Order: sequence, then structure tokens, then C-alpha cells
Amino acid sequence: MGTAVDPAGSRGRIDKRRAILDAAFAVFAREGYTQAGVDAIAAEAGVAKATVYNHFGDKETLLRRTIADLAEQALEQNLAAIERLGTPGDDLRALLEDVGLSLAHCYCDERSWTLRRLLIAEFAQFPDLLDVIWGRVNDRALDALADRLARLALAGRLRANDPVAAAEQFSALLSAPLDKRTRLGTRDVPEDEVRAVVTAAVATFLAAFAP
Amino acid sequence: MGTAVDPAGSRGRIDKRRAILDAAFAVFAREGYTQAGVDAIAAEAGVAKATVYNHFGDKETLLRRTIADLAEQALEQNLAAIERLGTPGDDLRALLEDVGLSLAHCYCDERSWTLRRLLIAEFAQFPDLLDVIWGRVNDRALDALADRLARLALAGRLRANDPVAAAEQFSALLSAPLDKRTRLGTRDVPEDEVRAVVTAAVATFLAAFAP
Amino acid sequence: MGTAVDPAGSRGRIDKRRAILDAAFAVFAREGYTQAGVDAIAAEAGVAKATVYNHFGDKETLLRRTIADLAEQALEQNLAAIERLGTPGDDLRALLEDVGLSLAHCYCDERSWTLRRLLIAEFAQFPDLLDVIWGRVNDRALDALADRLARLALAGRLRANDPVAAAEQFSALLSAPLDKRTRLGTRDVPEDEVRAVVTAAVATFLAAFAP
Amino acid sequence: MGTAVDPAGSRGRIDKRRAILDAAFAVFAREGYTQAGVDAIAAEAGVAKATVYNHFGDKETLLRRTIADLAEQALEQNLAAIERLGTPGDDLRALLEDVGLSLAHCYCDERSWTLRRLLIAEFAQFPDLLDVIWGRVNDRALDALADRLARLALAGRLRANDPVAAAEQFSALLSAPLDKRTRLGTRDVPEDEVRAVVTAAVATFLAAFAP
DNA sequence: TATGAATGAGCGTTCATTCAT
DNA sequence: AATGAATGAACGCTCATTCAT
Repeated sequence: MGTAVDPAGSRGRIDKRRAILDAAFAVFAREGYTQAGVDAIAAEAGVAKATVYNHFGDKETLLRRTIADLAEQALEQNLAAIERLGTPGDDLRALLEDVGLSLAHCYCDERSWTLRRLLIAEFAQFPDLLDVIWGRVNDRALDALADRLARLALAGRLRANDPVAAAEQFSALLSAPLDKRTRLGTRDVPEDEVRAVVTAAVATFLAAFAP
Repeated sequence: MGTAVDPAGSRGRIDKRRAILDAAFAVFAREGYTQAGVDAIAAEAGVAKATVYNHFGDKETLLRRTIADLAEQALEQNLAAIERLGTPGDDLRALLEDVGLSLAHCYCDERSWTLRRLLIAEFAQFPDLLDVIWGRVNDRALDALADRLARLALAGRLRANDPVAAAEQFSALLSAPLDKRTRLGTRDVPEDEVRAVVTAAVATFLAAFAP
Repeated sequence: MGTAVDPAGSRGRIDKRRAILDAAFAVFAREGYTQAGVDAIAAEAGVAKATVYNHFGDKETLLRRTIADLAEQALEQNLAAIERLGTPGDDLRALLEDVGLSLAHCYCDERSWTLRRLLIAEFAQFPDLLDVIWGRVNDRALDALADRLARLALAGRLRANDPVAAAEQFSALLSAPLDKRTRLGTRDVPEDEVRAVVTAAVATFLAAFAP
Repeated sequence: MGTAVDPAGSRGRIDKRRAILDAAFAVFAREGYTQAGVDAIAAEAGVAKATVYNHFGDKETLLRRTIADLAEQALEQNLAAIERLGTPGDDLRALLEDVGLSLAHCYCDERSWTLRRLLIAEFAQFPDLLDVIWGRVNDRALDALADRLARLALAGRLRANDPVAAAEQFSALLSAPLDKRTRLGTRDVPEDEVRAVVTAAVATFLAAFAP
């Protein structure tokens, strides 16, 4: 039974759906939700405007699916980076810097910035997005980080009575300086600078939480 | 007798301008720039739509003036708080916590959040806003903070070879946790919690930079 | 039977386009270009305002297409009348009167007057209309007339060394008196009066150009 | 009693009124009535917009006064030219050519063209203008011309049983070719060409009406 | 009288959405 | 399932006109 059957059959549908989601991401990222026209999204996806409506019903739903898409990917990447804290070697500083660098890259990713921009710009119109998305991504990633830090504390590698607060500060020392350095995601920052931010963040973090 | 003259003359102009700016702030904050209608702004200001255009020319200019207004106030408040670092007493920790609390209040202020929201939401459409506003506010406040920290270092009260980095981290330890706690400014945070964030921030900061 | 198929399919587009053009003619004629509202045109055509924009893009384009439409029809009618000068019989005066009467009717036609009114009223705003339309219609009709007169001269039926000048004067003797009689197209002129103008024009023309 | 009194007194009022009328002519000529803004007229006149309303009440009245102004001047010039037919010398052709040239210049005058453009463009909105102005100018000028031609006929210098028709045709042979040559007043025509038109008009006229 | 400010009605245009094919 | 055409509700902006000084 050859898998090559179905030339442009139900595969084409899925491809169109994917194309629309990608186009929506691109256009929303470029122009923002309100400014983006469904026309433009359809054009970028290479389909008719009505097809967008056949697949997603209305513009708001399209935004929600796009954001959910972005959030899922962002969470996945964050969790993958944080997980590595579960297998610490001898050099804790090096490990924290390694994980910190990964998190910094997650944070600076274009999709990650688009996600935050869309959320911040539109939560006045769709307040539930904040709870659903921010809760499912930021909070869960922070939770995972706190979990790992708690284990390290138990193992005597850190001195953190409040692992949630520690996670919060670790994250803060990474994200806020990157906000400034990337001018809210509008320009690329050379890798050296990212590394410097990470090194400084880990240094301060360890000064406060090393046993 | 005497002061009651000019019950609406020549003050009326200024008052209307002020009313429009305030209304613009309110409506932009509530609905975002693109979604906000000039109709709604005029209504909220209690003037005719055309009056808005007489004063500001077009919607974009109104946004720019509104943002400039917010930025000016935000900068002023931040600088006032930071200035207090110039007269340190014996208890550095207490001083840092005091200033940190003021900065936290600045950061949590509704106008401050609106400013950031508008910038983040609209910089795709008006890229220069980032440089003009973000540069004039965030960077200058950070500079002022770095200046004060440098003096403290010279006075032997801190150990900060790189005062800019120290300022960046002090600010990061305040703002990022508040982002999370206020859910991007969408809910009030009890004063205790703010204090806790400040205390933790100062603790970590001093752990890293106390001499 | 069989022709009743497609009661609104693919003809509907063309019909709507036609309806909009006709409505535009009517409203432009009634109110002039600037005064005419696209609302009114859409209403007169029985379509939504946006449909007008789907078909013509903007109001200016709608004016241009309307004018081009009128010009094409006017040129066609004029050329048809002039062509008859190519097959002269014995009675040249009768032929000239016949053709002159046709030209007079062309000139007095409502669409013809609207065309001139729109051109004269709007060429300040759209200067190219004069060249494009006036050139393609008036000049070509005058050329055709001059051609015919030249042939008649060659055949010895007229004495016209300068057929262009002769055509110009023939046309002048028709149009200018009709301008006055119809008060610039604002009132109908009884057929007798038109005939009188034509007779007088031909008389003067022949007095000057009969061999 | 010195006339030099009243420095900028009631004299200034009159000057402002004149300035507004001149500005109205200029702006109406340039942009047409509907398109012209009262703002623009006030600016061109160097007065405040409200001053225009103080003097003329509304835009329509301003148009009427402007048109009446133009019409009066046009009539005066036409009558002055026609009057010269009252004192014919020996050479009738030369006299007709001389008067014809004057009339041609009247016809080609910028103010004359503006008058016709405004009338043609706006008579749909203000139908009475046609009767009031066209009647008072064109008809009276044509009447005066017919009068002179009638006298010439009585004196045996012309053969015109119907002087009105003769006047109509004389005028037609001048105006219609000039319409074409000046492209409806949009370009200057060299004096030679005007003379050629006049010469040809007089030639045809005399061919038809010389005794 | 002359003005600067304010206004309300209206206009050209866009856009999310629906319908018939 | 996919499309092209059509729609109605807004929206940003303008303009003739009025009012208070």
C-alpha cells in the first residue's frame, strides 16, 4: 500500500491550513493584529480570503490559533533548556551559564518576541489570552525552573529557601537586560553581548544563592 | 473680585488641549491605538471630533503627543526617585529598598504601563517611537541610576566596577518580577507583595555588589 | 429554451458594472463630479458602496471610465454621421443639411452635453482628461469631417483649399448657435429651431465654399 | 476738507472686500467652486476665514458676487468692441476684422474663460445663474451686435434680412474655433493664429452676407 | 470689525464577513 | 473545499459655518 496516493487530497487541506497559520504569523508579526488585514494574510498564504474563513471562522480565532501555536513552541523550547539543569555536573556555574544562554536564545527568538508583542498589544481586547497563554507558558516554565533549583538546593548546591523567588530572579536577570539590549526585539544583538548578559546574570545569581 | 475674569477665555484652549490628551490616554489605554476611534476620544474629552484635528492634525500626531506626555511624566518620576540615592545615610540597604520601592511604584503606575503597551504594540507602525521615547526615558533613567551607583562605589559603599551593568541588574530585579506579579499591569498587586519583590531584589543586589 | 440559464451568473458582474457606469453618468450629470457622492451613485445603481470600489478602485477612476464611455459613444455617433458625406448624391445642400442635422442631434444629446460639462468643470483637477478625451473625440471627428470635405473639393463639389478650416467653420456654425439655443444644454429646443440652425449654417457654409 | 483722512478706516473695509473678491476669483478659477475651500480664499486674501463670512454671508453668495463681477467686466468689454461697428469707414472687411479681433481677445481673456467655466460647472447646482448671467451678458452682447449689423444692412453695406441670425453666426465663427485652438482656454494661442481665425471668420461671414 | 476656536454633518475609503457558485 | 463578488458598518479626515472675544 503506497503512501504516495492522495495527490493533493486531504494533504492539500492540511497544507493550506498550515500555510494560513504561517501567513498569519508573518502578517501579525509585521503589522500587529488590528492593523493586519485578512486580505493580506490570505494573499501571503496564497489562498482566497474566503478560504481563511472556511478554516478559522473569524479573525479572532485565527489570532488565537496563531498565538497558541507560538506559545506551544515557546514552552517546548524553554522546558527543553531548563530540563538540562536536572543533570548537573561538577561545575554549577558553567551549567547555569549554558542553560542561561539557551534561555536567552529562546527569549530573543523572533517567534517569542512576536508572541509577547501580540499578547501585550491585544490583551485589552481579549483579556483571557493573558491567563490562558501567559499562565500556560511563563508560569509553567518558571515552575519548571523553580523545581530544578529546588532539587539543586536539596542537593546542597544552592542556598535557596524560596526556589520560586530564585527562579524569578534568575529569569529577571536574563530577560530584562535583553529587553534593553534588543530594544524590545527590534534589533539583533551580537552573540558576545548575549553571553555577557548571561555571565553577569549567573554571577549575580550565584553571589546571592551559592551555598 | 478680579480673579473671576476670563471664565473660559484663553484658558479654554489649554483646557481643551489637556482634556483631549487625557481622553486620548484613557482611550488608547483601553483600546489600543488602532482600535481607538477619534470619535471616542473626542467624546471622552467632551469636544467635537474636528476640535481634536484642530489641535493635533491627525491621529498619529495625537498618539505621539500622548506618548511624549506619558514619557515625560515617567522620566520625571523615575529621576526623582533615583536622585534620592545621592544622599545616602548609614543604612544602605534601607536606602536601596526605599528607592527601589519608589521605582516599583513608578513601574506599576497605570500611565507607565500604558506607555509601554503603546510602544510595544505600535513600534511596528512607528519605528522611530522606540528610539525617541525609549531612548529618552529608559536609557536616561538607567544612566542616572548608574551615576548614583558609581558615586556609591567611589565612596566605598558598593563594589561595582561596572555601574551600568549594576544599574541594569537592579532595574531587572525590580521590573521583571513585577511584570509577572501584575500580569503585565492588568491587576493590582498588594503593597506587601511589592515590598517583598523590592526586599528580594535589594538582597540579591547587595549580595552581588556589597563591598 | 436554454437561454434562461445563468440568471445572474457571470452576467451579474457585467450588469453591475454597467449599472454603476450608468448611475455614475446620471449622478455626475445631475450634480457634477465633486458634488456627487459615491453613496448616491451606489444607491442609484442599486449596489453597495463597496461594490463601486471593487469595480473601479476610487472615485477618480470611476469618473475617468464614465467619461471614456461617453466619449466613445459620442465619437461613434459623430463618425457615423460624417461618414455619410462619403456618398454624395446630386443635391449637395440637402446632403449637408442632412449630415448637419445628425451632427446637431449628436451635439444636443444629453450624454454629449454631460461629457462637455464634466470636462470643462474638472479639467483643472485632472488636466490630462482634456488631451486624452478632447483630443480623441473632437479632433478626430473634425479630422474625419475635413477628410470628407477634401474629397468633395477634389470632386469639384466644393471650393475648399483648406479643408480643416472649412470643417472647423461648418462645425462652428452648428455648435455655437446650439449652445445659445439650448442654453448650454439646459433646455430642449424644438426640432424646427434645430433645423433652422442647420439650414442657416449650411447656407452660410455654401455661400463661402460652393464652387 | 481733506480726503486723506480715514487712514485705514472705511477704506480698509473696502480694500478687504476687494481682496476677498480677487482671491475668490483666483481660487475659483484655479480649483472650481466646489473644490475651492473658503480657507484657501481667506488665506489668499490675507484675512481670517470669519472675515469672509462677515462680508459675504456664505460661500454661494461669494460665488455669485464673483461671477457678477466677472460678467460685468466681460459685458463692458464686449459692448465696447461692438460699439465700434457704429462708425464704419469705407473698408467694411477691415472694420469687421478689427472688431472681430477685439471680440476674440475678449473671448480668450482669462476672466472670460473662468466665467464660462464656473457657469458651466455649477449651473446644475444654481440654475438661476444661467438666466441671470448668460442672459445679461451673452444675449445683450449678441443683441448689440445684431443692432449694429441691422444698421449696416439698412445702410446697404450688408445683406442681412435676419440680423440676429447674422450676429449669431459671426459670433459662432469666432468663438468655436477659438474653443478648439485654446483647448477650452487652457493654453495661450499665438496672436497670428487668432488673426487667422478672425480673417477666416470675416471672410466666410462676408461671403454669406456681403450685398 | 476682525479673528481664532469650535462644531456637526458629510465624504471617500477600508475591512471583516457572507453568499452563490 | 475553494473561490470571486458583494455587503454594511465603521473610520479618519475635511469643510462650511457659527460663536465668543
